[in-house]
Amino acid sequence: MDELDSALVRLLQEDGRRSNRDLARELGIAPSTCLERVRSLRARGVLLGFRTEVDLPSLGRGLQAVIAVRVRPPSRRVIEEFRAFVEAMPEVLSVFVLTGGDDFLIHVAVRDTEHLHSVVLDELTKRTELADVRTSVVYSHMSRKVVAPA
Amino acid sequence: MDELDSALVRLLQEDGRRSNRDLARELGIAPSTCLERVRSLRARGVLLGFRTEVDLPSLGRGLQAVIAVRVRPPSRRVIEEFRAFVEAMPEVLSVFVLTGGDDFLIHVAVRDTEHLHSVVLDELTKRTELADVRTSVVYSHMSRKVVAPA
DNA sequence: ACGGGTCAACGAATTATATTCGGCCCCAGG
DNA sequence: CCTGGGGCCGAATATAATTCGTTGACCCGT
Repeated sequence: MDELDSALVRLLQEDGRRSNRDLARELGIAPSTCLERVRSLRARGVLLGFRTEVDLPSLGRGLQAVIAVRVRPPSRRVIEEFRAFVEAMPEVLSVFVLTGGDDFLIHVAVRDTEHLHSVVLDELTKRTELADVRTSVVYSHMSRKVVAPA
Repeated sequence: MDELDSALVRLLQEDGRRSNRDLARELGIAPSTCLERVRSLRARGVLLGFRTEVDLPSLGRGLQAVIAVRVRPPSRRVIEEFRAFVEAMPEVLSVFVLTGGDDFLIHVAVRDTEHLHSVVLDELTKRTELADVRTSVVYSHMSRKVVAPA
């Protein structure tokens, strides 16, 4: 992880489709060198994959919410089963398994408030291990790039 | 948004670098057609961009946490200023602005518990508008693809 | 039913990019 | 001082992206 790797990680986070030539030009190195660097980063597991970011409203999922959940008992088995259940729900964007007050944070994208209501009341509350649910609507959500060291 | 667009959205979420030829072959259409479809999805704002997913432990940020924050007073001005402050912190991965019990959820990636402690106690608590903080360590975190309709 | 117009898709030709590979340079170890 | 390894380079080659003229399907008005 020298400053070249670090710069590549930064540039690729901004635009994962930037051409190898482009990257090489910006960094002042040969395309072949750049290619080898990127390959190495992938092989070392630093770069995990290339994802495409989609516009949720365009897909009819313009409302986001975060659902905090506690399960009972908070045993490994119960937590794993609940997690698997939640991850299979199509409305779910991501799931955090936490220490502390809540066991889960579930980030969902839904069509509208009715849809949200249905997800919480029809889907989640099916689960008997569910002890507590608090739903918060997301006003705005932003993501930052990760700055690579060295 | 016909089923071709939908399939493209799905495939590109899985691998944003999949070659146009590859996509076309899988969908049974000509490369030129596929290219035009992807361009259209970008132009219509359905596809927002191509990001590279990085491995946080590889970058020395192996510990994740979610920090729930309330600010006082919860006015637009206070919330906007706090948000701008938080988004500028390098440890921050994403910020949710919420309705309900908490005003913010801050997802951070840090080196270790000491680093986390420092972020919360040295950085966040600098802010006088901060009324309440609850930190939860993330055991695991998973993201799902968005399924496109039609 | 017919004719015209529009639009998306096609595929060959062109342009641009990725990838390979032999050689060179620098540095560390002997 | 000699030597080996590693990283980088750039020309050559393979693959892919992109353009564009053409074609056929569909829709609409007559």
